[in-house]
Amino acid sequence: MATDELDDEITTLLHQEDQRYTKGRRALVATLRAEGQPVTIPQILDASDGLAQSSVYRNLVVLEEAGVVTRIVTNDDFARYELAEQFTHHHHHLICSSCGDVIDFSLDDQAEAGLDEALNEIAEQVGFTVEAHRLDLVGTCADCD
Amino acid sequence: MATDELDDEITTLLHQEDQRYTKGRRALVATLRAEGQPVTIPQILDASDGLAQSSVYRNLVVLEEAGVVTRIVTNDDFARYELAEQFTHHHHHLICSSCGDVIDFSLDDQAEAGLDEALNEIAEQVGFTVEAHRLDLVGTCADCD
DNA sequence: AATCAGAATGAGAATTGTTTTCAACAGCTA
DNA sequence: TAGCTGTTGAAAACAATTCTCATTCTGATT
Ligand SMILES: [Zn+2]
Ligand SMILES: [Zn+2]
Ligand SMILES: [Zn+2]
Ligand SMILES: [Zn+2]
Repeated sequence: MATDELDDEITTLLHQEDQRYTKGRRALVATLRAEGQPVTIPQILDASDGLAQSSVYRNLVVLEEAGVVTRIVTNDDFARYELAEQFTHHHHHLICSSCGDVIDFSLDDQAEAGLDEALNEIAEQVGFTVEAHRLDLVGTCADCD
Repeated sequence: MATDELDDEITTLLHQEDQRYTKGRRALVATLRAEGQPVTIPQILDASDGLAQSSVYRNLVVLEEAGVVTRIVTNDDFARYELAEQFTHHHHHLICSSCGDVIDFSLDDQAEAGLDEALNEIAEQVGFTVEAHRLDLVGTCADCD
């Protein structure tokens, strides 16, 4: 997605929450976009120099509420963030139980469709309204083996 | 699984880690077993009266390291615990984004097998050693709708 | 351009789930 | 019983995250 188009959509999403797309928030989005993989807050603070820690935490909450970014929680100490699937593509996570790193991956369309079907059936049975599914592969990454 | 058999296996697992199966740890296992669903530490402290908070936290770590219990982490404030799949059965989680409650569910064997196949293929491609997969359905539970 | 009201920021303090400390205790062995 | 080692409980420490508040920015209005 082009930067201009992305910024337009994010502006719209934020305005729906009566929030502005400020310089600090743009810097956050730029960092997440540049990384292309889930990053921790310390990584964000290191990468984008000049951002205050309190503002980063606060703005990630705002961006998450607006649906711009997704918070990923693992057993690691730090939460991780990445751009929401709406701006990337539907995908899942490899979580390394040794180093804590999180890597995106995708299932092929057939496997994804089969999964969705099975999950919708379950949800219907128990009266659960589905917002999303999360699928993580936990193990050891190539670097840690 | 019978209580005696369960206790024997847990004793073995703990002894492998040079840990004892003490009264407090037995109380924790009994509580998790009685609940049959993932519970938070506050819920455990309420349910099993007399356990010290520090011991509960500490013993849950010990039990997790021994493979007796599983820690479930969500966006909620508290971690949740349940008996490890070895003592129950392989399953997944419905996570209510409104009340934070976590409910177990299972896929049918065919869907589970198809998923495993797709995941193993992915893992092999990127040199990832799989320990487990985690599949959560995020949405709104029947009570919160 | 100047003004003003509301929103956002930054530095640090406060909060809070969790971990650690340490003195007292329990279980085991000889 | 005495001694050794792992466990417990109460409270302190810890750390990721959230909150406070004085200052700065934004953008609409005059
Ligand atoms: Zn991702
Ligand atoms: Zn998927
Ligand atoms: Zn479960
Ligand atoms: Zn499964």
